Amino acid sequence: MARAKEFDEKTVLDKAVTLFWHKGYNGTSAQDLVEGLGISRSSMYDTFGDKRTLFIKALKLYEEKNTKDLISMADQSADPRETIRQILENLVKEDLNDQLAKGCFMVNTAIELAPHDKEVADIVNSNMADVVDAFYRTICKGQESGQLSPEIDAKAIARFLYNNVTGIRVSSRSGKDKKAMDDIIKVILSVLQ
Amino acid sequence: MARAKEFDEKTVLDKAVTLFWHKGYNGTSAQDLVEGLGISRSSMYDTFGDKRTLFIKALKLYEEKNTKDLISMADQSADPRETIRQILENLVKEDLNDQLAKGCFMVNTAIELAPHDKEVADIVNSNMADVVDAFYRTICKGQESGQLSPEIDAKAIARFLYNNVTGIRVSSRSGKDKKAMDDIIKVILSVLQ
DNA sequence: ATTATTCAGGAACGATTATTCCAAATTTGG
DNA sequence: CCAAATTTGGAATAATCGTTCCTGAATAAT
Repeated sequence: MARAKEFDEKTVLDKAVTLFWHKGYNGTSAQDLVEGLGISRSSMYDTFGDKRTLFIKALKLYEEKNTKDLISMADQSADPRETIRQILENLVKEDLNDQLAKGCFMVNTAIELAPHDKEVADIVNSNMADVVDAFYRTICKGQESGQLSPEIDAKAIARFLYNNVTGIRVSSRSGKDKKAMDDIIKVILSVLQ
Repeated sequence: MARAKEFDEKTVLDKAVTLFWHKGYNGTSAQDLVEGLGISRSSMYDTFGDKRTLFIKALKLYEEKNTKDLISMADQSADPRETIRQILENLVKEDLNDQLAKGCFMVNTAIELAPHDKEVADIVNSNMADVVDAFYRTICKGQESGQLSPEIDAKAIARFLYNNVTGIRVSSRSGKDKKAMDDIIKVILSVLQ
């Protein structure tokens, strides 16, 4: 039979996520990938196909990891308002700690590729829908438990929260201002009464 | 003496804005520019310098036009809450009408270049500061006239508004959903009491 | 030992990148 | 008419782009 694969696909794909996340699709060359993934050019093309295919696989892996994390944080909420605060503060903390200012891979991709690549746009939009749904469930739970007013429009607030997450993620690409982020979170949470 | 310039620099630069705005820096090739600007390669390099210099000139022109428009809208406010509504609804209307889904040139650039180009990041950040200041003045005016509560943190709300503008501009790159945008605006305005 | 598969490394591909340069044509004011 | 400046179009550059292919070594199961 044959020689076994020496590298772990998922591990290598993780490196691809970081590369594309940091520099974007057009900003990451095939040469960057070869050097960054730590495998040979031939292995790369054999294993992952062309650059666009690799990018989409990386984007889906990011979705599976990072978005699912955020969603499970939202879903295991006892106190919905506190959960939203934690999610937002966690976001800001990540952004402040990230020396590369990578922001959010989904947001970056929405900006760079979504208008020019329908398959990519579909991934971005389904990601958005999943996050909005998670926020929606959290709000509804808060309303059922009486922690949040039954008057508020749960779906509208879920969309509003997603909108602010996006905004925060954009800010983190151009600079770090913890005070500004704390201000923003304070106002966002004021809506959850 | 000499032959006069046949094309208007500002007019050509306007076309450069549209090109870079739509496809980004890396997505717009020198060939795209030659074809899109309608002048020859030689004239382009003679007049605007290299690609990066042209990009920065285009970005500054966008700032001068689009951002100044938004700021003057904010500053001529009799009713601050109504002014903010108009600004946000105008944003959404522009996004829905734009078949190219260009979003915001500043936001697009924040994502694509700001982490890798300090000069560009400075432009993006000063643009942000200007918009936040304009929102801040609007809020303060509303507090002075008694339309807005003196309790609210004007600076925090200004930052919050900017954050939401950014979020809306990202959404417009990956799809159009008027209902979602209306929901978001409704919640944003609920903060301005 | 043979056969099949995967690895790395690099050569090679044609296409495209950004940029420079040149020649010819055009326009302007002196 | 002359001289200066600016136009265009295209040729030319060197570099990089994404991708394919080849070689030779390594590894594994039959």
